[in-house]
Amino acid sequence: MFTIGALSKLTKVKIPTIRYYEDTGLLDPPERSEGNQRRYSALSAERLSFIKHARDLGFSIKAIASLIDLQKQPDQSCLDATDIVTTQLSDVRQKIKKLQALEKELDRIAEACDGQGTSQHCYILASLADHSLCRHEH
Amino acid sequence: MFTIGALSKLTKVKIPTIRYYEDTGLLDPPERSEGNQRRYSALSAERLSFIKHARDLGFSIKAIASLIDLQKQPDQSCLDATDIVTTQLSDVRQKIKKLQALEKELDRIAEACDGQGTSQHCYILASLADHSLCRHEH
DNA sequence: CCTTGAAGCTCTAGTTACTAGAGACATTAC
DNA sequence: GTAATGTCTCTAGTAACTAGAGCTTCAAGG
Repeated sequence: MFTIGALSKLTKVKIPTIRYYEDTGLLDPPERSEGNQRRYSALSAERLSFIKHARDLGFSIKAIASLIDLQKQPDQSCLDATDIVTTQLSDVRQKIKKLQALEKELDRIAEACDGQGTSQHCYILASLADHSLCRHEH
Repeated sequence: MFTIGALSKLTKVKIPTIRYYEDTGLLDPPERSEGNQRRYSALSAERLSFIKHARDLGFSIKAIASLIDLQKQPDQSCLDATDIVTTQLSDVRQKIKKLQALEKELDRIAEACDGQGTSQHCYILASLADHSLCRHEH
C-alpha cells in the first residue's frame, strides 16, 4: 500500500495530478485509511505508470481512457489500440512538419537582423507585419 | 473603416478572437458606430495581421505584446526583438527534437502489432504499461 | 417608411490538462 | 505529547480561444 506521496515519487506524477486523474475517472478511486487518506495498491501504481507513459508519448487523456477500456476487456481485438497509436503517430508527424517550416522561417528572420538598428527599421518587425516577406507558407 | 466581420474576412481571424484580443489588451479598442458597433481603421487591420502572422509562427500572446510595445517605441534598439525571436527559435527546435523521439517510439510500437491478437497480449498495451520496453528516452 | 434578415453586441461558461493556494485534519518521529 | 510533515477538500487560475443565449443595430428591398 502506498500513500499518495509515495505513489507520486514512484511514478513521478505530481500529487495534484494524481487526484485530478481520479476526479476525471482515469484512475479508479483507491481505498482510504481510517483518517480518510488515499492508500494505493500495486495495481493502481501500474495503472498510473501506464497513464504517465502514454502522456509522455503525447496521447490525450481521452485516448488514454480508450486504451484503458481496452485493457479492461482482455478478450477484445487490439485493432482499436493500433488505430489509436497510428492516429497519434500521424499527428506527431504533422506537428513535426509544421514546426520545421516555422524553424526555417524564424531562422531567416533572425539571421536578417543584426540587432544594431532601431526598431523603426527592424527587419524582424517588418517580417512579422508583412506576410508577403515570407519565403514559405505556414 | 471596416466592420468586425469585414476585418475578420480580411485577416482570417475569427470574430470572437478579435474581441478576445481587444479584451486582453493586444488590440486597441476601436472606434464605435452610433449604434455601438466596432469600426476598424486600416491601422487596426495592419496590427491584427501582425498578430495573426506572429501567432501562426507560434509566438505566445505575451511575446507578441512585447513586440508590439517595441513597434510603438520606434527609436529603441531592436535587440529585444532579436531576443524574442531567437528564444522562439530554440523553443521550436526543442519541440522538434522531442517529437522526433516520440515518432521513433510510436513507430516501433505500431510496427510490432499486427492487429490480429486480442488486447490481452497486445504489444501496444504492454509497451505503454512498461516503460522499460522502450528503446529510447522520452 | 417599414420590415426583415444578417450581422453585431455583451456576458457567461466551457475547453485541455493541469497547477497553486487556503485552511483544516492525519500521521509519524522523537 | 508535541512538532513536523503529509494529506484532505475546495476554489480559482493558467493559455488561447470557442460556443451559446438573448438582445440590438444595420442595410437592402418593397
